[in-house]
Amino acid sequence: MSKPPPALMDKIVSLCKRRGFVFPASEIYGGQGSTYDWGPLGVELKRRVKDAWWGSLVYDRQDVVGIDSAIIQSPEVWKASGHVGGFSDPLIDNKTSKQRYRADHLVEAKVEKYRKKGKDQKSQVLQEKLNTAVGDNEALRQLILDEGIKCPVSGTDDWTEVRQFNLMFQTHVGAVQDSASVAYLRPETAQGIFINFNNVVTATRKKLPFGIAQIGKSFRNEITPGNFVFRTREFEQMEMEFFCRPEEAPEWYQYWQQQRFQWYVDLGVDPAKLRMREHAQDELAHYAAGCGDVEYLFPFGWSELEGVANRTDYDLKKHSECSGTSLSWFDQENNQHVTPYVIEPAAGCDRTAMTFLVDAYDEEGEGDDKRVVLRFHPRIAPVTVAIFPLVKKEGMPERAEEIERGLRRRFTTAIELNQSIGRRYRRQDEIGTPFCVTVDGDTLQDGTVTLRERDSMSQERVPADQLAAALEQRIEAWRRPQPAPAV
RNA sequence: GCGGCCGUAGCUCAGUGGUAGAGCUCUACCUUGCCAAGGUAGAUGUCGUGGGUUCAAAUCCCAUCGGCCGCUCCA
Repeated sequence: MSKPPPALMDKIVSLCKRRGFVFPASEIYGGQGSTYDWGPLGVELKRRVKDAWWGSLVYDRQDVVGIDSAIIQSPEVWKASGHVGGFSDPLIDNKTSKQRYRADHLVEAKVEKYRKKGKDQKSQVLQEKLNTAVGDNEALRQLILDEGIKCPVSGTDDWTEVRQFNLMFQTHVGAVQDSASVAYLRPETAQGIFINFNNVVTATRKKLPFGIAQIGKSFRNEITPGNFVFRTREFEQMEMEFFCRPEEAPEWYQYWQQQRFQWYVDLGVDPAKLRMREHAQDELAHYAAGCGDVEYLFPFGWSELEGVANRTDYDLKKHSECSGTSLSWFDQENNQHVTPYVIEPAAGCDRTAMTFLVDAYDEEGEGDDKRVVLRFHPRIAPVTVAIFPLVKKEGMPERAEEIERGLRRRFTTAIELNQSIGRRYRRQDEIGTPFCVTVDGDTLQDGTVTLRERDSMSQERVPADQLAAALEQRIEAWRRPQPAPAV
């Protein structure tokens, strides 16, 4: 009789809109698919994600510095990096099953099939054919037909043409839209770091190993965006390129995987829903010698939050070749130039914020008693402390405002004067505010207030003039509630 | 692009041809004394859009726009 309860993601999407975390973009014009605007609470959440990342990678250490490079660089940058030629997918559709495939993946699957059957020579020949066909749509399609590759779903070879789909957004720079003015929106922030390698070394006198961090927007014309803000065409990246001696790269690779995994755990994400997944050799991008993903178990399955890759010296060497400027580091001890290897932890800011939302979401009780609570880490919560007068009289509102003013320099605060105290507590629970302070009759007498904690709903009397210290102490001591929320 | 689902109030949705609704939310006032309290009054809609059928369309027909999910890919 009753409908199935809305799925977790639906509830979160609805809460996000209702309370101002995330709005569908261009809504009054009918919307823009898979595009979202971050609202007043969402922007605070994202800001805290970025602050936590920057704090951990830049402020908490002496071997990483930051930069903020341009979104629109010379098109030469993307030719050198391989994005103009390689950052595109050859797609082919099966007309019978209406399924779409990566044309090269179909051929690769065949190569693999030959190899598993022990037909190594056939496998090798086909691999070579594939290598020459890459970038040539006609040849790729012919290869599929020649090999008799059929659609796994329909079992037919009724294929469409192969079409190339470049994932970079193009734009035009300058007044005249001719081919000379073509430019690209960056598909990753990393290249802005590589091309500034010499500048940073000279300016900071950094010695290997050291890293350069950057947070900023990137753009990819994804064929399949979706899952709320998980995959969007415009997104914010948090990337760090860590430069080291080639022989030290494996060690740093392990180190950064461990560091980055722990970052999520330290910010309260359920360790049972986090894992590291090492890429198989055939999954690796053209520039990578190894890559491990931090994955989170979303309602729609395990998905990547962050990739930690060993990019080797690929990028610095390519830019050295293509620009004619040597991007290398002079090792004075051994009196030689070294092209460093690069370990890159690359995280998605929006999907990390979404992880915190999903992971923090909890419901307690049933029906009218139901409590929806976002159990954010206090350092992540958009509002740290809310201040209420117990009732709207006897000078309590004024006293509450006074206390709020005293706290707002050190914490993100909110003040609510209307509605019953219980309702105000629940509203703050729903946006994940970890602490609420209530001014009552006793406050006016003895100067103490009620400090209420979100997770346990427990209350304590605290002198109002010691609130800041009490809050700091509780933020520091915060631990993910046990047992872990089960939704 | 293909397939599935879907567009009615800020949110969640009901409404199968006869005056656009409910719950929550929101606003004002009263009440209030620590966990979604009660009362009174009130606000909110081009029923996605355009056309057609009809005395009459949110509802039937046609077209169109948009959204979500799935298919390739990744941060």
